[in-house]
Amino acid sequence: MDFEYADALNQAIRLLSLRHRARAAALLAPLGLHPGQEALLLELDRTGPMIQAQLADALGCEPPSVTLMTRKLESAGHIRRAPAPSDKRASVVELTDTGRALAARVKELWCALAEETLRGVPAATAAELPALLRTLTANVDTRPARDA
Amino acid sequence: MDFEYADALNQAIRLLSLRHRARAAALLAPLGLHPGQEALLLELDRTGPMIQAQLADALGCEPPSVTLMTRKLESAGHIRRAPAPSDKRASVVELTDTGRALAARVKELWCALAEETLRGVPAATAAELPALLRTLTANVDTRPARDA
DNA sequence: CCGGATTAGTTATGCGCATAATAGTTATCC
DNA sequence: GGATAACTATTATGCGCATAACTAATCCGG
Repeated sequence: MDFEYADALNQAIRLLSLRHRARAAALLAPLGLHPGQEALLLELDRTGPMIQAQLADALGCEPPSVTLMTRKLESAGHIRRAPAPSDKRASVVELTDTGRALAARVKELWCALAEETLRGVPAATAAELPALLRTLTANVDTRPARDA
Repeated sequence: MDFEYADALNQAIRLLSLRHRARAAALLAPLGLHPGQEALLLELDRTGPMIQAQLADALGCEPPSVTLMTRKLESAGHIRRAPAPSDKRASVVELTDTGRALAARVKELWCALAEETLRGVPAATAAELPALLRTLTANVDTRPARDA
């Protein structure tokens, strides 16, 4: 494959990551959130209480990252952690009331961010974009696939 | 805008970032490089010696990040830093011979990564992908635009 | 039932990114 | 030309991510 094209693609992915994250950071800052934390809140809002290991899987990051993020979100009062009744190793994480309220606000920002991101992109292209990106992601994903 | 779609898009971008970077990390590790550093080497290989401020602009990151990355790459012997003759504030960064050799190997990996990323994607879609991603990036870019 | 393998979570450490604050240099404008 | 503004680079700090090493609990085969 042509290096010019390969570099254009890889660099485009890298820069999109940086800028999209930076924009998300700017939008989330007024809520006192850092990018990455919103994903945790949204996942809890979507799925309900869950184990940290499930969270790590859903967020696509490793357990140590979840440990630190949950600790900070707990300190901020947005989530609550309780020992799992049936497994003394695990701890179930769930949203607090303020966490749920925060998730609602994140949802609005998320819609605004998506609109902003897609400015000038044809509707047909936009409609296929999430699936296309997921294809690319699956192509470079070395994790054990999860079925859901 | 529909939250379902917005979340699908934002999450797809976030996950592509994570996985693409992780895959890049796995490919670069044998070379002793961490993801992000390859961009610096490739930029120097493409453009030649340049000032750190120019590097920060080209890489799309902030000067403090460049300071740390150049320090590590210099310790590894891949780049060289020298005071700029005409400006006592600036320091010019350039590739060493081993750095140039490393950049050549990164180019090969970069081609392989792009091929891997595009597996199963129609050629027509792939051809338009970099431009599409750059459009999305520009849409969320809050930096002062650079002309090049 | 017991001992090895798996699993959940944490700690320690390191990297790339960010922002804020600072020192030294250069440019600009009275 | 001298004060002021703008720029280059650095340090300090913090966050999200990673891997490696460790503890504690659960599971499972003999």
